[in-house]
Amino acid sequence: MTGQVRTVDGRVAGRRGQATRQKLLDCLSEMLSSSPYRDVKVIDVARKAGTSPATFYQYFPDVEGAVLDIAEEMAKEGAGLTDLVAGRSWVGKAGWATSEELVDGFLDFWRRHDAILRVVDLGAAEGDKRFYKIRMRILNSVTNSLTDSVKELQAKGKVDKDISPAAMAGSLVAMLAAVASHQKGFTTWGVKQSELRPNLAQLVHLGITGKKPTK
Amino acid sequence: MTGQVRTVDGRVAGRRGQATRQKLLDCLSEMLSSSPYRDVKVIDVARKAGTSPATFYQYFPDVEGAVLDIAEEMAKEGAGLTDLVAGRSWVGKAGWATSEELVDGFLDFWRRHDAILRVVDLGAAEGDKRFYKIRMRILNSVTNSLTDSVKELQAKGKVDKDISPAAMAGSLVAMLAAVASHQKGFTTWGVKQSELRPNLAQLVHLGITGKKPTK
DNA sequence: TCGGTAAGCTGACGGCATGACAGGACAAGT
DNA sequence: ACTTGTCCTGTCATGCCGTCAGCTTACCGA
Repeated sequence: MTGQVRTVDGRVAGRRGQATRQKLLDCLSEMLSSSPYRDVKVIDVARKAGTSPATFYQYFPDVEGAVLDIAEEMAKEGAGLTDLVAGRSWVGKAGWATSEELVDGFLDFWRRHDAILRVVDLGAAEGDKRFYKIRMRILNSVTNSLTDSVKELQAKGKVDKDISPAAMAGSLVAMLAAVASHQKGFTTWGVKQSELRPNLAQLVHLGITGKKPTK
Repeated sequence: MTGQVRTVDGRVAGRRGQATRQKLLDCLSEMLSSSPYRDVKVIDVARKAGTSPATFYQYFPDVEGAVLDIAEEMAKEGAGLTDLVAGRSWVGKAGWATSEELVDGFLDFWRRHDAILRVVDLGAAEGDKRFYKIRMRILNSVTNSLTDSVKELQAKGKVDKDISPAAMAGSLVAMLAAVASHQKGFTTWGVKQSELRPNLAQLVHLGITGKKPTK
């Protein structure tokens, strides 16, 4: 489906080339976790990967370009987040379980891709369409499923008609993403991880079903 | 209370100095709105302000330092957000009004300070304590008020005991902040501003009181 | 009016990152 | 060993960073 990996000047990358390319991406990922995005320099990434800046520019137009590649990779994994919602029940105890698992899965995914998601978020907020699309692809995998859930409940008359499924789902997902990216902030503020999760689940359940969960 | 404005090398800034300093801040603000944070260069800010890079370094240690000053200024205004919650009722129609006004006020504040808040958010997410404190100061003005509201309702037995007021308030505020910073995203995704607001208000009301609002 | 003093600004400079290129090193097949 | 195409790096021009010495400007007391 996706064409082979190519260098900036159009050559196809062979086995060795792909290895160094990947190494550069790995080192970049690591740098993003340890230093501010604004201060990540090509030369540092190259040094860390045991190669030269010129090599970096053979595979990526610039730092941003490389970040996009990492993000793209992550987005593929993110597609699996749909499973946290699709085909699940929102009724009774099962509904509460769905809520909890959604929150857990989401927080976990965000924690694992912490650094790169920060940059994607920034790029999207700054209006960069490439970052925005990636962010959307990840969030949509959940948002769409949630939107469907709300519509379904509405059809059954279990949820008020004046709720906009898309807006509700979008808001909840945005909340999850926001809380996830400031998890450390919550803890240093005195809110424990263990009380955060059930509260988020409660909010999700309230938002989707309009009712308090039965635990 | 706060000492006079000082240059990096310790001189006190006079009338003229403060003017150029402010001009630099204004230009920086403008640049942040129009170009990616990563690409904002001292030389561009200086050029835009009709002065030289050296002048910039007289007033700020670096771009980040200047951004912090802008953020500090904004945080002062943000303190006023408390009024959106403090002393308001969460009962009946008044409760719904409180929800709506909170959402409106929040979204408006965020829209006005769009660019700078993006950077503050990034800095905070990256673990920079200075940015984190500023972000906290703004959000806390609302979060604390909301936390109190929840506690009060709990005391009256109107809200379940197993809710953590702080976690709930924090999550809701995080949601508001997240939705606010991706407002454009929602609209391009097909969710209208007009349906977003009431849905957010609904979620806030649900989260705080545990009940659907009476409109 | 006239220095004197401190504030305010800038030209210039070494240092470093960027991004492009050409040429050398290397692996694989003949 | 030779050829071929991939892969890496030394080098270079360019431009931004961050600092300093030194010049200009404003203010103030005598």
